[in-house]
Amino acid sequence: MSGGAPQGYDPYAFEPFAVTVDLAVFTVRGGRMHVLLIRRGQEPYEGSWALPGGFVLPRESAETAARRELAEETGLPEAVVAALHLEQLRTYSEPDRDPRMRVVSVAFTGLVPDLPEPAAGGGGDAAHARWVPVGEAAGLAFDHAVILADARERVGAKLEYTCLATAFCPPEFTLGELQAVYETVWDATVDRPNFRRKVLATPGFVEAVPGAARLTGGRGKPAALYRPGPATTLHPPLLRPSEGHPR
Amino acid sequence: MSGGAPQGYDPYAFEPFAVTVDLAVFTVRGGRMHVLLIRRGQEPYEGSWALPGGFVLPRESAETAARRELAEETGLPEAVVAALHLEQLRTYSEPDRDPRMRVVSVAFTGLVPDLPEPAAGGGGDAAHARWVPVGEAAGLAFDHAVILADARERVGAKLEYTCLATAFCPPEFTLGELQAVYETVWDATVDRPNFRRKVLATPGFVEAVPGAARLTGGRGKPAALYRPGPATTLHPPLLRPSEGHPR
DNA sequence: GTCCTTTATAGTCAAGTTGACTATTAAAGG
DNA sequence: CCTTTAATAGTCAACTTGACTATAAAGGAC
Repeated sequence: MSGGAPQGYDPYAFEPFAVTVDLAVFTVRGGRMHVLLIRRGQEPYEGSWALPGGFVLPRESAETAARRELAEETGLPEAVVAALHLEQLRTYSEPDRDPRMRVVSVAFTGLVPDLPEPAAGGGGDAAHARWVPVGEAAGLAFDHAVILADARERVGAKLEYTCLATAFCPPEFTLGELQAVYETVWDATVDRPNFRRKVLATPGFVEAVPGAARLTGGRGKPAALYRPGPATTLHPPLLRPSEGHPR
Repeated sequence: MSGGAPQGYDPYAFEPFAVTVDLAVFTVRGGRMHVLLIRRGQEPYEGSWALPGGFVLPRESAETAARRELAEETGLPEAVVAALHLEQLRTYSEPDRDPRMRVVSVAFTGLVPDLPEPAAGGGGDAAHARWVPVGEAAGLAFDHAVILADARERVGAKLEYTCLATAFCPPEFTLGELQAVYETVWDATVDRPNFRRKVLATPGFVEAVPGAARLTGGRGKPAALYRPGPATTLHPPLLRPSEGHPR
């Protein structure tokens, strides 16, 4: 606890640690889940892929540092970084997770819609950033593979009982696109009519775009467009198939 | 990210922070939820109640520090501390949360069964520790009121979709006791027959103690005894009433 | 244009789950 | 013995879910 120094100890006799943030930012592209990675330009792990992140500055909270580092390191547009759905995952504090020194890292999970050309275009360090399919993210620096796995699991679980899936979609989307998010994140197939029924029956999950707005992604009947609704949680939840809950 | 220093910056030019842990340890006593607090013996907030916790030592992870601090500060028996269900809540990193210096705190949630006389008996600092009904925990030091509120909400939510409630019960318990845990944590009433049906229908949630073991808490028909089963998650979940999910 | 393919959307139906109840059983206390 | 208390058994309708079938509206190939 802050200030909760052991009684009788000098509360100022603390060990100084470096505090960093790491971000697992996901998007769904072409039916596959991607994570935003940067190529490390210095030791240790020079040349390896790593999650974006960096040191928390003296007057910043971890949340503030996370957004700043993301903007600096990946060149994502300001608007995207500001609107990004960001959430604390957990803190990684194993003593030897960084070979140089004692570093405690607060990890975050971020969700963005598929971007035209995400990690490009930005200036400076952006050139080192890339969207990588999660299945191909091997050999990550530090304990970032663990963080990535934890983040994936958390996102999958959150889709079950929150309305978070819309964070992967553009401002207006079809139910087919929303279903694709679920199927991609869960790596499972979902029955389409049942999915529609569930989503539309959950008040505030999505709301229809009023104008007879429709959009065709190519072939097939045009789909109605929806926007994220005011609801944030799903009651009752939308449980993923398999995963050991025999029904 | 550990090591993910902004490209081009000196990775060693980090700001040293103090890193602490804070623990919100709960138990259920007499139909009320209690949290373990300590009375601060020094400034700041001298004399105030606070969550137990303290600095993470150079070679410790936050989890290790949490258990050590709990044992040191509260005098809970070693066996209890070792068996305690402990889980990261989140990390609090607002720059001014500690008036003395920059302190980043990793908060944990702990669950223990009702103990004969919890915070007493231990040596040293244990005298400063006490179980306090959560409703009466006012004027906590630092941002501990926020941490406590977050922890309560998390525990309530976890009861819905995990088998965690048994962590509040002794090794063998009746379904009535288990139901009381739910009712106390949720501050809601639960229909008894429906609760039994749900718990018994969830494979691995609880298992009957084989010997015709029965126990009477006093009046009434003796209840069968159960032990925690191997399951950890509840599929489908056991949703709390109210809370805006009209059924 | 006329098929054929593709995707969206509308239903149906049985099985499973839940919420609200009503018994019945087995103890303790007077 | 009768009342109180709590555990356990069972009922029933409403709701939800999983598995399907059917229809509608577009584009593409000929």
